[in-house]
Amino acid sequence: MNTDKAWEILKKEGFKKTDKREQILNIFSETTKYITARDILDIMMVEHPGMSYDTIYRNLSTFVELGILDETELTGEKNFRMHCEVDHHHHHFICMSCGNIKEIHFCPMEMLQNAIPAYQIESHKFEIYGKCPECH
Amino acid sequence: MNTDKAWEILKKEGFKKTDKREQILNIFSETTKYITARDILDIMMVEHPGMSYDTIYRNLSTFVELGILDETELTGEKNFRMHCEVDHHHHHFICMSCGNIKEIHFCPMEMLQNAIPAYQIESHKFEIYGKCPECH
DNA sequence: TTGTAAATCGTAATGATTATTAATTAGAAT
DNA sequence: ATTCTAATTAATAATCATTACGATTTACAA
Repeated sequence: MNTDKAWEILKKEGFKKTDKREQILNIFSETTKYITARDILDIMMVEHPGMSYDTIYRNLSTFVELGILDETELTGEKNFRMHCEVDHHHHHFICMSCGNIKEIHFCPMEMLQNAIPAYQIESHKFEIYGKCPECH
Repeated sequence: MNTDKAWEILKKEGFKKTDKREQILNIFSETTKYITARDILDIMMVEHPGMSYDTIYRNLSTFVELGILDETELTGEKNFRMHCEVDHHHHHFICMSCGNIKEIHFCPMEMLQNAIPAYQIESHKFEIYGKCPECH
């Protein structure tokens, strides 16, 4: 996976190309897992000991707003994952041991299109948690 | 809604009947919303100014473990809701304005029973977010 | 090359949650 | 009813993720 789509979005929205952003995006492009802000920090600290918390969190939230990253809450922490390369809506099985994910190409909202017309639906979450074949 | 079922569970598991637990359960029995630990604190502080954070959090987590409360993360905070009176599995539409919920009597897992046999499923989450008829 | 808004650094603040220890209390046993 | 004991609570303080802020640096357009 590469980061072209992400840069395309960033450029279009007027964000600058910086080392830190590049590294963060590279980390995401090299994994299929959901990872935490802390994970990013740990990895980046190796090359940039003077890394600022602010830089990580600010960029992660920018990326989420722009649809570059997916965000979810697992065990009390926010977890992120590359999303912008995705070209079709889907959900995830998330392994609680290793963090790996499996895409689930089924969306329950299809079944509920007209089930609650009086309610204004803004978003939804469908996630399955457990252990992947390698972990159990 | 009453709290009998909750006390039944607590007693069976050897937990004692205390004022604080009773008040917490009463608060939940009187609302259908998901509320935060902070909400509970604010309400209880009126009658018990010397209320301890610990008491709230410890009891909430006990209640969740025993299946008395439902827990979910909304806007970065844990939210809780009475669950033990529920006699059938279901999901929720949650109003992001007023916090009220609507039960959704449809579970996507039924469709996925045998979809990913190699994966050990431990739990799942399906929630719909938006605005209820009163709020939009 | 230079000007300027954007981004980052370094650090501190915040806010929710968890931990600690001493005092209190519910419920069982006497 | 009284005593005993383990569970529970109070009153902090600590922790952890996240956010905020002033000072400095940097990307990039003119």
